[in-house]
Amino acid sequence: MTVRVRIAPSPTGDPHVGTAYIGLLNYAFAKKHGGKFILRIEDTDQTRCTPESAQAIYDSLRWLGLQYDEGPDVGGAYGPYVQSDRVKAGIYQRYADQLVNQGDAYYCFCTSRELDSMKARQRANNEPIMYDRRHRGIDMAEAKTRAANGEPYVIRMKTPIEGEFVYKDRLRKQATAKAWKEIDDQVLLKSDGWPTYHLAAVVDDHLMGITHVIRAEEWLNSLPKHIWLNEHLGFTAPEYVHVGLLRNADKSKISKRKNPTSLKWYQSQGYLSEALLNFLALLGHSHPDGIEKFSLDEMCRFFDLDRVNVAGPVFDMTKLRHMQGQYFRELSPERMRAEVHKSIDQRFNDLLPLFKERMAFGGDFVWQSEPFYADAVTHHADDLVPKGLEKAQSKMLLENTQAAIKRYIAGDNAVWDVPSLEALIRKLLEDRSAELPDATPEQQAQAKLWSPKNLFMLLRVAVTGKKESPPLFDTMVMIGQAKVIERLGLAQQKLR
RNA sequence: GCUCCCAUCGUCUAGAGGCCUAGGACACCAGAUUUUCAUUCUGGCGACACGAGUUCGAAUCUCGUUGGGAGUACCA
Repeated sequence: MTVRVRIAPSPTGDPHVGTAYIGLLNYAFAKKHGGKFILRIEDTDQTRCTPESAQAIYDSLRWLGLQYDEGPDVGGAYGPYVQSDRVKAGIYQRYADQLVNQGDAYYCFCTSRELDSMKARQRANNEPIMYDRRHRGIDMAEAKTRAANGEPYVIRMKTPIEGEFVYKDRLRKQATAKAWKEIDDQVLLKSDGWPTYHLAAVVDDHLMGITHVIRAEEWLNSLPKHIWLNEHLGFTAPEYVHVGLLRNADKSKISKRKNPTSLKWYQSQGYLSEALLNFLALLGHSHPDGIEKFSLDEMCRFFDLDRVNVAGPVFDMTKLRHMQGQYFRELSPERMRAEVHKSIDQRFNDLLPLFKERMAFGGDFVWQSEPFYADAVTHHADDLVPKGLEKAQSKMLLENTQAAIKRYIAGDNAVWDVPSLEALIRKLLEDRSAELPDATPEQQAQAKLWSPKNLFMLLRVAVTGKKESPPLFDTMVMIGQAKVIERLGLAQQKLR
């Protein structure tokens, strides 16, 4: 039997580091056994999937060197490899109908409102939250008539009500056992006629000759449904293997709030794909001789699925960084040169538009952009005190602004771009300069300090060390939040 | 709430009943090299979650407790 494994990401958002992780495991397993590694795009959620995102997956996998033998943009004998194309071919509908005709699935006419109130009631009673199977016994002829009359419906699987589901995962000591009655009558075909993940994945894995499904443990709970589907569709089920989920430092499932998860991000930051891959390879798996640095090819030779850990490893950026350094310093002079060049170019391209209007010579860029490259800036105390202000007043303005920026960054969904920053600063000005009806003369005087004229110049000098610069907010964005905060602090020290 | 999964240094891991006073890597600390920094080298700190049981012997097997995670969608 030829090993055939797949990864089946959904093209929503940026390509995910978890996809790379599971991809690596599958790739290594396939290569180790002389099998095939396949990419399938699961875009059955019409509301969330985009073609750009699918393209980004192809690009990222190629960047990593996880080249698939079969897939949407490389073809293969089991295509199409994009589920939306397979929907159009009527593949899933056919199998859903088969189950209905066998009496293993049924039409359900519940509205989302109905389902919501069902859930609310169950939650209130501390009952398991699941579909109450109210349409399970629906008369087939009646159901078909209603459907034919245009009433929206879904197709649900008729899971057993008695007995137990038992499955032994090769990575787990004990078999998984679960009472069938706790397993939901899962929707297989949505009211838009498209399949859910469960139907689509099982059907495609069968049709594509997949022998082993190596996936993250978030799928473990739906395993009974998948095995059941295989059985009732008359398929020989692939072997399912569930590996641990990548985690944040707090052990929760890795998320972009707490970790960079976008493969595009790693690429743009200059991470070497070899380093990222090697780092990923060390999570949940290890070289039998304890070697920690190895190439993808080497990994494919020693990889052993039975040695994979099931506990979810914490994704530790610090160790990745170390690995990156190891690989980077070993780069050939040509490649190192190229990598450095890439970084310089990137920064340069971002910066150039800001200076476009204020240059007469190419050389102007060199001195004007200096604060954007420098680690720190030197402030002249005189420049930090706008005309008509006292030193202490300058300092107060800086302190308040720095605090406001810090608060903003600490909040959720803080975006560091020009509109947000401008909104933040303008709001600050507005709030502070607002005339209070019962303000004392001192308070009113304080409020007057908060003018754009005063604050903008002050910030410009604090952030760049110079009195002239590109537009303030563009400047702050490009210099970056960490340095902006640091320089605001340095300026305050200068005013002591 | 309900169901399932998991449990060795802060983190990634080695460890399949005696080779374990638990090994390696990252991080951290100290020292050496380096004009400085980085690199490199040396040393140090540091864990079998807890409690029973099985056994001559348990990190390794069993049970319980605790802790953590995931799932609970007409998302994947």
